[in-house]
Amino acid sequence: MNWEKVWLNEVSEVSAGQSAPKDPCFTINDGLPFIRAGHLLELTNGKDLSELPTINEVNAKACRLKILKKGSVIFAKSGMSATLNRIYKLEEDSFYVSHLASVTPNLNFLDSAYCSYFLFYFNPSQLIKDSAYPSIGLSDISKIEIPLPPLPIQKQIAEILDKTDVLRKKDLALLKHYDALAQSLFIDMFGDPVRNEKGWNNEELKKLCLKITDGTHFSPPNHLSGRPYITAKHVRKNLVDFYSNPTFISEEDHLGIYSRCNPKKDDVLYIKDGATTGVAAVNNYEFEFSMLSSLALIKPNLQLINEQYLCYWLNNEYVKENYIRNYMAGAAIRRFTLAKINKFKILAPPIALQNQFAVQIKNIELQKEKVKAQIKASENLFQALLQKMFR
DNA sequence: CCTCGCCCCTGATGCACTAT
DNA sequence: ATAGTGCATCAGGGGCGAGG
Repeated sequence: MNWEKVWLNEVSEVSAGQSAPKDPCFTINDGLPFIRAGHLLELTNGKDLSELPTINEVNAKACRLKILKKGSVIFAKSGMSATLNRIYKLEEDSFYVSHLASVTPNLNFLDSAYCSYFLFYFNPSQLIKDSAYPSIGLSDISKIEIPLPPLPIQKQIAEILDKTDVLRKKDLALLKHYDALAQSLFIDMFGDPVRNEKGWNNEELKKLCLKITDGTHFSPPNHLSGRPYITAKHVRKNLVDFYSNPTFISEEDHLGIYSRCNPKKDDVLYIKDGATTGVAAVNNYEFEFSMLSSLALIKPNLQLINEQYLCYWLNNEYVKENYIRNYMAGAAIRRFTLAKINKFKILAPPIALQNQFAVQIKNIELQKEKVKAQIKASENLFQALLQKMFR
């Protein structure tokens, strides 16, 4: 279908946010949401606008913040990869700041859902100027050519795309639900880890493990291929994710490192250095790899402790608050030492019960994999539809 | 007054040195 | 040789001021 194309600024108001002072006097549940570029990622990942900080009109005026009407579409105007090509349609009036561009459709000509889907298809980040400071000019945004079918047809197109998008959003919510389920399963089976009302044995981690050590302290040079090299950035809560940002070292370096620190499948990796300290994940990879010293390697004694149980224990917020935080060195620098990890106190329920927990966790993981596959499928469908509608 | 371009800061990461 | 620690580096979001 070849609809007439118009410039975006003929059917909408194109604008950008003001810069905001450092501390724009936020208020809780009073006033309108306040959106920064950094929030885009969260919003497009399913976070609700109502979960954002708010600011009331008086403070907003003092900060000279711009207000944006419901139905406007926002995206990042400068910055790098993460927030670019994140298109978000506002469901209520909000304040927003610099580094965000906004498109407020004139509803007599342009449907706002249609507009937001078109911008997603168009991908404004292609307008980035080739410079050391990637940014998009308002004039370039204004001159984006948007196909303009009659309003009823715009609405129809948006509705079709909505339907696939709703599926994707539901699946995203389902993923979150499974994570919550796993957490509550832990509490259900083992009780409150702090009160320990079931009276489990309280043991030092050292006594429950075969080996506790860390990765290499002599950072080897990176290579384009070779042996996988896993560092803190690969470890997320309950997940080791090597492939999203793979790094490699030479076979020779690997052998030197591996002779001391030999991670195997089902060992627990634990971040012990830096801002993300205190995140644990079970190693799911069959392949052999080397680690950096920002990670601890914990090999559980399977007669005494199950690796999934250990991982959920280490990641549990109450546990962190009440047990692990006591072991942290100074408040400023987040870091555990091996000596302290060895001395962590950990409740050790009967191993049979722990194993039962692990089986349930694996079932939940299996469900999550299915949902992830569904998400992938609906994303593909969504992309295909986008191409079909706008090409 | 609004935009654009230019740094500036902060948090994340991990290198490299020191201590045992 | 292994473990502990300080801090360099880097990415990228955010603030600011010159210029239109």
